[in-house]
Amino acid sequence: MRDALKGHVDLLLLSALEDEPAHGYELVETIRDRSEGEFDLAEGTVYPSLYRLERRRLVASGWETVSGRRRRVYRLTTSGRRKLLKERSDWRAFAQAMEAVVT
Amino acid sequence: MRDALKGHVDLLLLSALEDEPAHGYELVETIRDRSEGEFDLAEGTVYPSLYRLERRRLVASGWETVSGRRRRVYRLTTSGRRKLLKERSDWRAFAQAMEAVVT
DNA sequence: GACTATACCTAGTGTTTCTAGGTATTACTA
DNA sequence: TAGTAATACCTAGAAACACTAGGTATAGTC
Repeated sequence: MRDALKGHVDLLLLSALEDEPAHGYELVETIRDRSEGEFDLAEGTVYPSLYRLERRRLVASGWETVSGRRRRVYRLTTSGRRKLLKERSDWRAFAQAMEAVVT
Repeated sequence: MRDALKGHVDLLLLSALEDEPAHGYELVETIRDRSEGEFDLAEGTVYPSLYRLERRRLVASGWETVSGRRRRVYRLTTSGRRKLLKERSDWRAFAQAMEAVVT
Protein backbone atom coordinates (compact mmCIF):
# COMPACT_ATOMS: atom_id res chain seq x y z
CA MET A 1 0.00 0.00 0.00
CA ARG A 2 2.55 2.55 -1.03
CA ASP A 3 1.51 6.12 -0.36
CA ALA A 4 -1.68 5.20 1.46
CA LEU A 5 -0.46 7.34 4.34
CA LYS A 6 -0.04 10.39 2.18
CA GLY A 7 -2.03 13.16 3.77
CA HIS A 8 -2.68 11.26 6.99
CA VAL A 9 0.65 11.46 8.79
CA ASP A 10 -0.20 14.80 10.42
CA LEU A 11 -3.28 13.28 11.98
CA LEU A 12 -1.26 10.35 13.30
CA LEU A 13 1.29 12.66 14.89
CA LEU A 14 -1.29 14.99 16.39
CA SER A 15 -3.20 12.00 17.76
CA ALA A 16 -0.09 10.52 19.31
CA LEU A 17 0.55 13.83 21.05
CA GLU A 18 -2.97 14.23 22.33
CA ASP A 19 -2.49 12.78 25.80
CA GLU A 20 1.07 13.82 26.54
CA PRO A 21 4.14 15.42 24.99
CA ALA A 22 6.59 13.13 23.26
CA HIS A 23 9.79 13.25 21.24
CA GLY A 24 10.11 12.20 17.62
CA TYR A 25 11.62 8.80 18.07
CA GLU A 26 9.00 8.02 20.66
CA LEU A 27 6.19 9.03 18.31
CA VAL A 28 7.38 6.48 15.79
CA GLU A 29 7.09 3.79 18.45
CA THR A 30 3.75 4.95 19.75
CA ILE A 31 2.28 4.92 16.27
CA ARG A 32 3.80 1.56 15.47
CA ASP A 33 2.47 0.06 18.69
CA ARG A 34 -1.00 1.52 18.49
CA SER A 35 -1.35 0.43 14.88
CA GLU A 36 -0.06 -3.03 15.77
CA GLY A 37 2.85 -2.72 13.38
CA GLU A 38 0.83 -1.45 10.41
CA PHE A 39 2.45 1.99 10.45
CA ASP A 40 6.21 1.99 10.80
CA LEU A 41 7.04 5.59 9.93
CA ALA A 42 10.50 6.36 8.64
CA GLU A 43 12.40 8.98 10.61
CA GLY A 44 12.80 10.87 7.37
CA THR A 45 9.03 11.12 7.35
CA VAL A 46 8.50 12.06 10.96
CA TYR A 47 11.08 14.76 11.55
CA PRO A 48 10.20 16.91 8.53
CA SER A 49 6.51 16.46 9.33
CA LEU A 50 7.07 17.69 12.86
CA TYR A 51 8.94 20.73 11.56
CA ARG A 52 6.05 21.57 9.30
CA LEU A 53 3.60 21.18 12.15
CA GLU A 54 5.75 23.43 14.30
CA ARG A 55 6.05 26.04 11.56
CA ARG A 56 2.27 26.05 11.39
CA ARG A 57 2.16 26.47 15.19
CA LEU A 58 0.20 23.27 15.68
CA VAL A 59 2.90 21.86 17.92
CA ALA A 60 5.69 23.45 19.96
CA SER A 61 8.97 21.87 21.01
CA GLY A 62 11.71 22.12 23.59
CA TRP A 63 15.02 20.34 24.14
CA GLU A 64 15.50 17.91 26.94
CA THR A 65 18.44 15.75 27.98
CA VAL A 66 17.81 12.33 29.43
CA SER A 67 20.82 10.20 30.43
CA GLY A 68 23.14 12.04 28.10
CA ARG A 69 20.86 11.93 25.06
CA ARG A 70 19.28 15.02 23.63
CA ARG A 71 15.63 14.88 22.76
CA ARG A 72 13.29 17.34 21.19
CA VAL A 73 9.97 17.05 22.95
CA TYR A 74 6.84 18.16 21.16
CA ARG A 75 3.50 19.13 22.62
CA LEU A 76 0.20 20.19 21.09
CA THR A 77 -0.60 23.88 21.04
CA THR A 78 -4.16 25.10 21.48
CA SER A 79 -4.66 25.43 17.75
CA GLY A 80 -2.99 22.05 17.33
CA ARG A 81 -5.61 20.53 19.56
CA ARG A 82 -8.33 22.24 17.57
CA LYS A 83 -6.70 21.01 14.37
CA LEU A 84 -6.64 17.48 15.74
CA LEU A 85 -10.40 17.53 16.24
CA LYS A 86 -10.90 18.85 12.72
CA GLU A 87 -8.56 16.32 11.13
CA ARG A 88 -10.11 13.48 13.05
CA SER A 89 -13.58 14.39 11.87
CA ASP A 90 -12.28 14.87 8.32
CA TRP A 91 -10.72 11.42 8.53
CA ARG A 92 -13.99 9.87 9.64
CA ALA A 93 -15.85 11.53 6.76
CA PHE A 94 -13.16 10.35 4.37
CA ALA A 95 -13.24 6.78 5.69
CA GLN A 96 -17.01 6.67 5.54
CA ALA A 97 -17.01 7.92 1.96
CA MET A 98 -14.36 5.36 1.03
CA GLU A 99 -16.49 2.59 2.52
CA ALA A 100 -19.51 3.86 0.63
CA VAL A 101 -17.69 3.69 -2.69
CA VAL A 102 -15.76 0.52 -2.01
CA THR A 103 -18.52 -1.65 -0.65
CA MET B 1 -8.28 17.41 3.19
CA ARG B 2 -5.62 17.86 0.59
CA ASP B 3 -3.89 14.68 -0.49
CA ALA B 4 -6.05 12.41 1.60
CA LEU B 5 -6.89 10.47 -1.55
CA LYS B 6 -3.27 9.87 -2.46
CA GLY B 7 -2.85 6.17 -2.91
CA HIS B 8 -6.57 5.42 -2.79
CA VAL B 9 -7.79 6.53 -6.19
CA ASP B 10 -7.00 3.18 -7.80
CA LEU B 11 -9.24 1.42 -5.31
CA LEU B 12 -12.06 3.88 -6.00
CA LEU B 13 -11.79 3.30 -9.73
CA LEU B 14 -11.55 -0.47 -9.47
CA SER B 15 -14.53 -0.47 -7.11
CA ALA B 16 -16.61 1.65 -9.44
CA LEU B 17 -15.86 -0.82 -12.22
CA GLU B 18 -16.70 -3.90 -10.21
CA ASP B 19 -20.30 -4.37 -11.31
CA GLU B 20 -20.15 -3.10 -14.87
CA PRO B 21 -17.87 -1.40 -17.40
CA ALA B 22 -17.90 2.38 -17.50
CA HIS B 23 -16.18 5.28 -19.22
CA GLY B 24 -14.02 7.84 -17.49
CA TYR B 25 -16.45 10.68 -17.22
CA GLU B 26 -19.02 8.27 -15.86
CA LEU B 27 -16.63 6.99 -13.21
CA VAL B 28 -16.23 10.51 -11.88
CA GLU B 29 -20.00 10.72 -11.45
CA THR B 30 -20.36 7.27 -9.94
CA ILE B 31 -17.70 8.02 -7.37
CA ARG B 32 -19.17 11.42 -6.60
CA ASP B 33 -22.63 9.94 -6.16
CA ARG B 34 -21.64 6.95 -4.08
CA SER B 35 -19.52 9.16 -1.82
CA GLU B 36 -22.36 11.66 -1.54
CA GLY B 37 -20.25 14.44 -2.96
CA GLU B 38 -17.18 13.82 -0.80
CA PHE B 39 -15.04 12.69 -3.74
CA ASP B 40 -15.20 14.89 -6.80
CA LEU B 41 -12.25 13.63 -8.79
CA ALA B 42 -10.64 15.95 -11.31
CA GLU B 43 -10.48 14.62 -14.84
CA GLY B 44 -6.76 15.25 -14.69
CA THR B 45 -6.71 12.71 -11.90
CA VAL B 46 -8.94 10.10 -13.43
CA TYR B 47 -7.65 9.77 -16.96
CA PRO B 48 -3.98 9.34 -16.08
CA SER B 49 -4.97 6.90 -13.33
CA LEU B 50 -6.94 4.82 -15.79
CA TYR B 51 -3.97 4.75 -18.16
CA ARG B 52 -1.75 3.50 -15.39
CA LEU B 53 -4.28 0.82 -14.49
CA GLU B 54 -4.48 -0.23 -18.12
CA ARG B 55 -0.71 -0.34 -18.48
CA ARG B 56 -0.65 -2.65 -15.49
CA ARG B 57 -3.34 -4.78 -17.17
CA LEU B 58 -5.80 -4.27 -14.31
CA VAL B 59 -8.37 -2.78 -16.66
CA ALA B 60 -8.89 -2.97 -20.42
CA SER B 61 -10.60 -0.44 -22.62
CA GLY B 62 -12.40 -0.08 -25.91
CA TRP B 63 -13.84 2.84 -27.85
CA GLU B 64 -17.54 3.31 -28.21
CA THR B 65 -19.63 5.98 -29.90
CA VAL B 66 -22.93 7.02 -28.37
CA SER B 67 -24.96 9.72 -30.14
CA GLY B 68 -21.93 11.19 -31.82
CA ARG B 69 -19.70 11.26 -28.75
CA ARG B 70 -16.68 9.03 -28.42
CA ARG B 71 -16.18 7.24 -25.15
CA ARG B 72 -13.47 5.01 -23.89
CA VAL B 73 -15.12 2.25 -21.90
CA TYR B 74 -13.11 0.44 -19.24
CA ARG B 75 -13.71 -2.96 -17.73
CA LEU B 76 -11.92 -4.96 -15.06
CA THR B 77 -9.60 -7.72 -16.18
CA THR B 78 -9.26 -10.92 -14.19
CA SER B 79 -6.18 -9.66 -12.44
CA GLY B 80 -7.91 -6.34 -11.93
CA ARG B 81 -10.65 -8.12 -10.07
CA ARG B 82 -8.09 -9.92 -7.97
CA LYS B 83 -6.34 -6.63 -7.35
CA LEU B 84 -9.60 -5.06 -6.24
CA LEU B 85 -10.03 -7.70 -3.54
CA LYS B 86 -6.48 -7.15 -2.37
CA GLU B 87 -6.77 -3.36 -2.34
CA ARG B 88 -10.07 -3.51 -0.53
CA SER B 89 -8.66 -5.69 2.20
CA ASP B 90 -5.56 -3.45 2.40
CA TRP B 91 -7.83 -0.46 2.76
CA ARG B 92 -9.71 -2.07 5.62
CA ALA B 93 -6.48 -2.87 7.42
CA PHE B 94 -5.31 0.67 6.86
CA ALA B 95 -8.56 2.19 8.09
CA GLN B 96 -8.59 -0.04 11.15
CA ALA B 97 -5.01 0.92 12.00
CA MET B 98 -5.86 4.59 11.53
CA GLU B 99 -8.77 4.26 13.92
CA ALA B 100 -6.57 2.49 16.43
CA VAL B 101 -4.05 5.33 16.45
CA VAL B 102 -6.53 8.15 16.16
CA THR B 103 -9.03 7.09 18.78
C1' DG C 1 -25.98 31.83 -32.00
C1' DA C 2 -24.28 31.37 -27.43
C1' DC C 3 -23.86 28.58 -23.76
C1' DT C 4 -23.88 24.32 -21.09
C1' DA C 5 -23.07 19.51 -20.63
C1' DT C 6 -20.76 15.59 -22.18
C1' DA C 7 -16.32 13.39 -23.07
C1' DC C 8 -11.68 13.13 -23.74
C1' DC C 9 -6.49 14.57 -23.43
C1' DT C 10 -1.94 16.25 -21.22
C1' DA C 11 2.10 19.14 -19.71
C1' DG C 12 3.50 20.94 -15.73
C1' DT C 13 3.16 22.03 -10.58
C1' DG C 14 3.21 21.09 -5.81
C1' DT C 15 3.14 18.42 -1.80
C1' DT C 16 4.69 14.89 0.86
C1' DT C 17 6.53 10.34 1.90
C1' DC C 18 10.53 7.80 1.76
C1' DT C 19 15.53 6.48 0.84
C1' DA C 20 19.88 6.70 2.19
C1' DG C 21 23.03 8.71 3.91
C1' DG C 22 25.05 11.30 8.18
C1' DT C 23 26.28 12.54 13.63
C1' DA C 24 26.42 11.34 18.56
C1' DT C 25 25.61 8.95 23.00
C1' DT C 26 24.51 4.94 25.90
C1' DA C 27 23.89 -0.02 26.76
C1' DC C 28 24.79 -4.57 25.96
C1' DT C 29 27.63 -8.63 24.92
C1' DA C 30 31.05 -11.81 23.14
C1' DT D 1 37.25 -4.12 25.73
C1' DA D 2 36.02 -3.94 21.20
C1' DG D 3 32.07 -4.30 18.52
C1' DT D 4 27.33 -4.00 17.89
C1' DA D 5 22.73 -2.59 18.91
C1' DA D 6 19.64 0.80 20.49
C1' DT D 7 18.42 5.48 21.19
C1' DA D 8 17.88 10.04 19.11
C1' DC D 9 18.38 13.44 15.89
C1' DC D 10 19.18 15.61 11.02
C1' DT D 11 18.73 16.35 5.77
C1' DA D 12 19.36 16.32 0.59
C1' DG D 13 17.39 14.28 -3.04
C1' DA D 14 14.21 10.93 -5.41
C1' DA D 15 9.79 9.27 -6.50
C1' DA D 16 5.03 9.21 -6.79
C1' DC D 17 0.77 11.01 -7.77
C1' DA D 18 -3.28 14.18 -7.31
C1' DC D 19 -4.40 18.28 -9.19
C1' DT D 20 -4.33 22.76 -12.11
C1' DA D 21 -5.13 24.69 -16.16
C1' DG D 22 -5.05 24.58 -20.37
C1' DG D 23 -6.75 22.23 -24.80
C1' DT D 24 -10.21 19.62 -28.57
C1' DA D 25 -14.81 18.14 -30.11
C1' DT D 26 -19.85 17.02 -30.26
C1' DA D 27 -24.81 17.39 -28.69
C1' DG D 28 -28.40 19.67 -26.61
C1' DT D 29 -30.69 23.80 -24.74
C1' DC D 30 -32.20 28.73 -24.36
